[in-house]
Amino acid sequence: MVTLAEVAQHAGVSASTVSYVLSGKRSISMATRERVERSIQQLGYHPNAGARALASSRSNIIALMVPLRTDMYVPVMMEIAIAVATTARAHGYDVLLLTGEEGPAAVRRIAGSSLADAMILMDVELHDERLPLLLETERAAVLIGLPAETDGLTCVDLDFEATGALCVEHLAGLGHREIAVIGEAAAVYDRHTGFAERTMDGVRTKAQQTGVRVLHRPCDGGYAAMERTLARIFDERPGTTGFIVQNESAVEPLLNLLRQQGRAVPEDVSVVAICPQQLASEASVRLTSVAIPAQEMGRRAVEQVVAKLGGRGTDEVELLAPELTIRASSGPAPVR
Amino acid sequence: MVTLAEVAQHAGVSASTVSYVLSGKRSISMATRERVERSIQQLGYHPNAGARALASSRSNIIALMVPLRTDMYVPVMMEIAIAVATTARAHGYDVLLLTGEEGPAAVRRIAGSSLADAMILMDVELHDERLPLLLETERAAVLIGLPAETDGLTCVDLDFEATGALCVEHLAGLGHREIAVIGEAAAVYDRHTGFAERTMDGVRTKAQQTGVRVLHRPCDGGYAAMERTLARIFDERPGTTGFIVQNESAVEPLLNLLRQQGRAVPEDVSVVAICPQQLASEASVRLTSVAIPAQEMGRRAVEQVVAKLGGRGTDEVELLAPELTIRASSGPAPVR
DNA sequence: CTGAAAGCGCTAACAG
DNA sequence: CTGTTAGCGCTTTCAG
Repeated sequence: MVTLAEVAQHAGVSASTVSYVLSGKRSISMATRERVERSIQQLGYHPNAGARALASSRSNIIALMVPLRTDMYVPVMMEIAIAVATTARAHGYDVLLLTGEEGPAAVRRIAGSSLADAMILMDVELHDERLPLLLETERAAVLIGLPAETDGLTCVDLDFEATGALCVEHLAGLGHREIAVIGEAAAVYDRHTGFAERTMDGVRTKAQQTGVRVLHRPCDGGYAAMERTLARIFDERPGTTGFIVQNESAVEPLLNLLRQQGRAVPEDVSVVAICPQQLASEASVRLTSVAIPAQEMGRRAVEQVVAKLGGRGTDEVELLAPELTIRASSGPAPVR
Repeated sequence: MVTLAEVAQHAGVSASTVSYVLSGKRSISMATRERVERSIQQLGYHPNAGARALASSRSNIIALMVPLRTDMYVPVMMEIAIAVATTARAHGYDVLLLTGEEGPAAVRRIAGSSLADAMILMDVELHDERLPLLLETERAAVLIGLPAETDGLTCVDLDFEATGALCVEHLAGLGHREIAVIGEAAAVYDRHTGFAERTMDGVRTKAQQTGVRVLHRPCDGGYAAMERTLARIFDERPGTTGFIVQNESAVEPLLNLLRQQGRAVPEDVSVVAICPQQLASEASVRLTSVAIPAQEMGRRAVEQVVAKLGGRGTDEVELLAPELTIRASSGPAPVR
């Protein structure tokens, strides 16, 4: 292990000079800087993370709490996590991966031990147990998702309310008058995850404005569940011509079943999905969709966190505007 | 920030005593132990991670390098990552999330800075650039995946060779004489990711033994790619009755296209998948499959790493035995 | 069974 | 522009 002292000696300067060359926190003459840098290279020096953290009380680590559950669409989580990790690196931070398993205790542990300078929480529930602790700790934090009460919190999320409205608007504009929303698994609603409910708020409001009738059905993944759900929908509302799907693992089952039942997409029924762009364009019917901007969310969360750590804090809710891309799954409502 | 010194004072003992209460590295009288523990509770003390790392030269952090690419099946990666994180916590370690982005440099950085005590590498290529560095650093490390040269390395992986053989054996046993393997995207093979090639080794060997003809075609995800691939296969080998699919995003397209072409599964063609259990059981046809034991792989990797850190090192290759589960997608070859 | 004290490697005043 | 020095909070000998 090469130490800073050894570098200093090798370069014929004091330890502090080496430190300042590294941090750039005071001006160094061209000559010594170069000498020091050469020594660093030659000796293969890397500053010791623990020592640095102790002395500066900054670990340059951001903790990321990902949900443990598997009933959410995993690729989105992963995409966010990767975006967080790469963006963090670009700002000189490493990312500590925490699973929801430890629950609120993790917040205490990380904050208490100064292991991380800041935290990013994913999969935030409306009344999340971790939030009170987070507010106590005084550590920089950003939520990906939106809880019921956002006072003193910084949040980043897709504007799901606008998303729901946008989907209804699109279908209504095409003349659809009866719409069914196929939602996440019931457990997601029970847990009061914000985004699912917010989407429905937007859907209902816009439906009222446009005079569209809406039916909302949670749905588990897989074919069996989808089959039951679909049967119920057409039972209760035979005139349904528009679908909004907010459940990645229901997309393909839905399309398959509609096909089996002889309902052509988009001639007989239109489908609008709320899902990652890739899924929408690779489905068996290229789906009109509102994309979930996973990368953007991860990136913005880190940028917010970094801003806070730099003192340029903003306790704000940042909602990303939804964008609807029209593909092959939506068209004019059939004339009856 | 409560410090150990404050706890010591509060409990009326020396700092070292508190430290030893925490580490259990020497015997403490019942009385003082309780007093100290009470003080820790009351003051809400958490040991400072940086100080601890500095003094003990152990960070209690395991670095996990996940691939940046998105052409691999993401849920498996995520499942491994989560298993790693939870298993690590159970052993008192936290997990640092590194993306492939930094490449080999990350190995140097982490090892050099003593940020992590050990590393787990995922998505190892046959001739991985990170391996030479890893061998130099003398840090504990475990690979998830199998490179060409495993000397001095500890690896955990599914036995893909046995997996390939097992799939062929199953189909051959059902009387299939012409088999097609639908593989990962061509890029995966170009990169010489070990598992894909090893699967084919097993497939070819067993095919030879059982007198089965094999055709291997890489395939990108999505319907368009699958359609081309399938057309080519039936062009070249019209008698193909068995499929082995090792590409999660090709599974559903394959099933759909076979259906469209009027080929019944499993009456006309049998399909065996190599994929996560969940995907197999939720597909539009319940798939006979060899499961990818993601959790088990993550768990074993951590256990190996922890063993190494504890001095009970084992430079070994641990291959998990494949298990084939028969579901509804495979059956006797049709009589011609 | 418990204390005292010497660092671990680095940062950041404080001096010049 | 550079050096000296006092810690950061903890672990771990060395004494007792």
